[in-house]
Amino acid sequence: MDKLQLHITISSDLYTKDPESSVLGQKIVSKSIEMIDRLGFEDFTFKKLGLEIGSNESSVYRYFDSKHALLVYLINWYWSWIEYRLVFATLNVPSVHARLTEAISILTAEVTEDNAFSYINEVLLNKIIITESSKAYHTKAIDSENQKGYYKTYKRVVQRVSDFVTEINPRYEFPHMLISTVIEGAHHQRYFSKHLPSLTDFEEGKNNIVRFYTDLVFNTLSNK
Amino acid sequence: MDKLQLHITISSDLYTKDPESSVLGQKIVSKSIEMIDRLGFEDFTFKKLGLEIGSNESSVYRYFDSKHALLVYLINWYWSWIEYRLVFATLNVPSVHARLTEAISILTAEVTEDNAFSYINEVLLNKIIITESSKAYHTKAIDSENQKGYYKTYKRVVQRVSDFVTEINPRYEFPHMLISTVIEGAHHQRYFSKHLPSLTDFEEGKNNIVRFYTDLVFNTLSNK
DNA sequence: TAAATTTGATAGTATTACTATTATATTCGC
DNA sequence: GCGAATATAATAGTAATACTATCAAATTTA
Repeated sequence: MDKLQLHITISSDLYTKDPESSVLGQKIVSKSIEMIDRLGFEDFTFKKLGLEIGSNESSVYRYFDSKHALLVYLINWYWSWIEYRLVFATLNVPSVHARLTEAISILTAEVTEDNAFSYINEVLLNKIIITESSKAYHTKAIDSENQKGYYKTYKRVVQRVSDFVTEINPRYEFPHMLISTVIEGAHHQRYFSKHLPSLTDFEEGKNNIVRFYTDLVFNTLSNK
Repeated sequence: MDKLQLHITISSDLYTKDPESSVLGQKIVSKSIEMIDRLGFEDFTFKKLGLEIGSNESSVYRYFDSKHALLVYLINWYWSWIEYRLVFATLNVPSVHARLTEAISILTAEVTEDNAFSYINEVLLNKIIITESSKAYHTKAIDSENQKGYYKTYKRVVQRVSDFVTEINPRYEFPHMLISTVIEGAHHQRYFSKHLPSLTDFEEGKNNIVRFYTDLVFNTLSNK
């Protein structure tokens, strides 16, 4: 990946003022990632954020209408980044099998390397997605927010990978269920491995989560 | 199931005063299920609950330390109920294959029938589990709460069904991941089918979610 | 350099998630 | 049936949250 030129564009419906357009905006995004990871979404507030970046609560509100809106922004940034990696990693791969393998790996592996070029720490952002993202869409406002496009990046990623599934087995009935199960499942397994390990069969360094989901998908597609 | 005699016991660590021990306690549990479903967990408060049951906020606090504690109680009640149904449905079934099929169905099917004998509406409780339960364990306090036994009922259910998996295929490496993926996955699919349908391949009346997860498990266990 | 824009500071609001205290019912043992 | 114990209700209070509104100060831009 060309680290110096990657640029992720986020739909203007997802912020009030574009955080990429100013140093303050970038500090808001950057520091909020670190703070949400550290404090958890519930204990994170714009007031505390303002304090830590030497700015003011009211200034933060000029970029994001609410902390919920900020979380939705981060989620979309994450999935845009995943989509970029997905496209890049499968671009010149002729075998669909190899493309799907690569995609599953990107969707299920832990993010361990931060791309220092950006003001966004992808390692922490991945942790936030695992721990906090379900709070964004398990909301009474889900339907109206979905209509406004809040979840389109995520849906696009699922569609892309589901297309590989259909290419491999056009008769398979449940490509979207399969891929959304893999994505959400892998996030749960990462979380469980740290906090409720008896719900997993995680073993350090054995790549079990990626292996489990890769096998699951290919067994399902080849069998029967 | 014998509707008149089923009684579910909840560990006394999960409440301050046993809500089963009084009419007020039962009203608290009963009404909170209805209100959490209706308002969502965020907008549900003990004050509103007190109003609707003609009681007082301070009285509710005598039963549960916090609304988080109440949610954890409901989750444990749900998994105890599922465990009961699981045990009952597989008790005299000699074939492991049939036992696992039955278990997957109990874990992934929608709950549509309320057992009128109880003050707990299982249909609504199932909806709460689907929509709100991830908020209970995606918390900074997860580790200390896990130590206190807050999630043991859920873990026991996963263990029980994982045991069927191991009985069928003792060499299979990931029985716990498989079952926790099925449980969490099915809940996601139910939620997505109503709110983000492009992430699923749900079709009304075709039992796709149960079929999908049943096939997933048996393909995985039979193959290779 | 003046005008426009951005940011900061302060204040204020309704609500939340509780705790504490006291009064009033209700239940229980005798 | 009465007094004591217990359960519930009512009220008040607190610190924090998730904002909104206003205005002044700083910075950028034309």
